Amino acid sequence: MSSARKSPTMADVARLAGVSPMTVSRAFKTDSSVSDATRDAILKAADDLGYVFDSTASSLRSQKTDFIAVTIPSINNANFAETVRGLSEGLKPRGLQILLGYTDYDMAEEERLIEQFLRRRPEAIVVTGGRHTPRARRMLVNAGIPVIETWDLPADPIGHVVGFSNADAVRGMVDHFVSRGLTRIAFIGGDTSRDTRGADRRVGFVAAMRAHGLDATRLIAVGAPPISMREGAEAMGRLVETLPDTQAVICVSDLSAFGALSECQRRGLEVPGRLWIAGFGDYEIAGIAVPALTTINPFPREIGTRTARLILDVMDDRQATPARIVISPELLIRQSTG
Amino acid sequence: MSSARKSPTMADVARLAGVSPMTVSRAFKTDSSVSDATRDAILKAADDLGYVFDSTASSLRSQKTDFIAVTIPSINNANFAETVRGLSEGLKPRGLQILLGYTDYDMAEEERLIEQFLRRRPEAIVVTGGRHTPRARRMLVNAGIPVIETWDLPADPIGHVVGFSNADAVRGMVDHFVSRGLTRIAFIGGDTSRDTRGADRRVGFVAAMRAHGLDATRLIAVGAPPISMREGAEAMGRLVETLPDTQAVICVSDLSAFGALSECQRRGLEVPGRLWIAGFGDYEIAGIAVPALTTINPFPREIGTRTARLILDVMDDRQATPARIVISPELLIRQSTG
DNA sequence: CCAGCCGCGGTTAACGATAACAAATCGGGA
DNA sequence: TCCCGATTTGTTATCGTTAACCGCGGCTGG
Repeated sequence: MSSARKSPTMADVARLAGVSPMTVSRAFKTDSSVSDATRDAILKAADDLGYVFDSTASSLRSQKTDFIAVTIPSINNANFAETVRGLSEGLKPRGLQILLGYTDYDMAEEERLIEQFLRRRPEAIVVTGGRHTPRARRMLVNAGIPVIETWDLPADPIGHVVGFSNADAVRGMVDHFVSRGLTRIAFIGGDTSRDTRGADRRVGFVAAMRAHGLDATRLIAVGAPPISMREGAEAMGRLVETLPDTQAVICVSDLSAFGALSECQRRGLEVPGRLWIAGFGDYEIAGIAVPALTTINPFPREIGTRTARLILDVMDDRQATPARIVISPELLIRQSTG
Repeated sequence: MSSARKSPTMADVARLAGVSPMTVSRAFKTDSSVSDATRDAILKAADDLGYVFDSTASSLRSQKTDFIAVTIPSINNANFAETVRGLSEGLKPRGLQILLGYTDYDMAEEERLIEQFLRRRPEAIVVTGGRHTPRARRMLVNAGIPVIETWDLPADPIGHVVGFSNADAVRGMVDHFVSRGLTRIAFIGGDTSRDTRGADRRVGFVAAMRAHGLDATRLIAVGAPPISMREGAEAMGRLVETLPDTQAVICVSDLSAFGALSECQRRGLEVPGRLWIAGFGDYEIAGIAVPALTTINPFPREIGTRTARLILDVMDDRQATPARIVISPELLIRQSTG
């Protein structure tokens, strides 16, 4: 497949180009001072040898890895993917590379990932959510690099925050339903608190219902978060069987909401005629489903771009104190609710 | 946020524990020979100091980074995400970490990513698809590490292959439709060849139609790949207006197929009564949609797990020659087609 | 009773780049 | 012509870990 002899180093390139290794090093940096003739000769020599720059050695000596560590709950989620895209886009121009890991909504796994990542000496670390194991939190506090918690507004943040209130967002949706005259409203979500954002949404639902003096016990919990379309369908089945007079359902995500909608279609229950359904996240399916699903857009991409900008600001000393950037989710009323 | 003094090294831990740095190094490896008492003392000292292992230095000296580089076309795609999950799961037990990048279906971006990744000296590199820029291909050939092309069966592979024939898979679907008596079949896909797998699927469609002596010109191309639900809907609108006698539609993915289905619902066209619709990929939505969508499962997770196993086999010298692992996609007939 | 081996730990140098400092070269104005 | 500052290039030492090798003591088996 290729020659097995070990790959050439800057010293080899330097020898061939007739310069010192330091000059080769300079030729590979865009800013430094090397004459055009020398640089051309060096790049030619490097090309002839098939030289590939060694970032590991560079990182060790310069104490700069150009890594930004990022942990998300799931790699298979369009919203978190959008945040990563926003991050990536904002960091790429500076040559920063994302070290991405997913936790499967498991704090122990998050702890493992954070430890593994910190060993790579990233320039900053971005985590999803504000709840961590005590050891994970300690590691982040002591990491000596910028820490950004996202997708949440932790009461006691570690460092920077770029997020929104999941509870408030759902509260806004409940308020809207109540203002339209509904009272028997249910919530569909997962059955554990693994997904802390999902749990916060339920908390927001319960608080809002109570604030209106309404029954906040129509809670359907099904499966381990993140709950899927299938589980949304299952939950809807259970709901119409146990609480058939329910007027509206708020689902923890658009995916479960679509599952719920599909179950209604299978059972011949008209949406929104017989029942309203709303989701969370403004996934593409929410806009395409028939009827289109009412949902909440938390601007996941903006979370990423704002986080990226924040990281650059901190690295360039434009931001010294911990930032708290609050995103305002948008309630999108569509055909599935009235 | 934390003390700014520079972080402790193995030398500091060694001093505190009263041993040599080499012994500290050994204490951090699971296999090496250190007495339990010494190891405990070292780990205690490390903990007291807040020592964090430096993988960068370790990588440089040992010439082992424990990185596996992986490029996928899109991070926002459940199928590629599944492949990454399979990979990750298979590599984690060995302490291998994935360096993930996405190309946005752009070969120039893939080249940029590959170059950036190779500088990090990964133990192996996994790429999606078999088409690359000449320079990217050259870099991979000369990288001196295992190269695995996935999700495709390149005619002239660089190294190892774990994939399937996109063309053959679609051919199987066309054969099924024809066997059920349909003749006027259309294909919905993107309008460029950026998505080489999508292009291969269209090739398979055309070849199969011609093999049956049928009209293979009902091709709707809409938008830049990967085409979304919205674009699937748009394509379907165009199809029913220009070729209203079409009996069945094969879409390049389940997402566009669902978009097409939703457009039929909006227009009051019965599926499958008036028109059959099929997709590709067996995304969750295909099974949940009403009617459920006929599709093809290419076993994306298995592509990941098989690739991971292959990498371990090569690293352990159990596999010397380039492997060609062929996955057999499964045709899933559902309600959307008869 | 001693050769040989094993378990455990130390010493030295090196991985490949670059920070920090020093020196050589060049061009232009006094 | 000469000197000064800017530009270009070289020298030395180092980032933090570990490969390779060596030494010491204790135990085992012939």
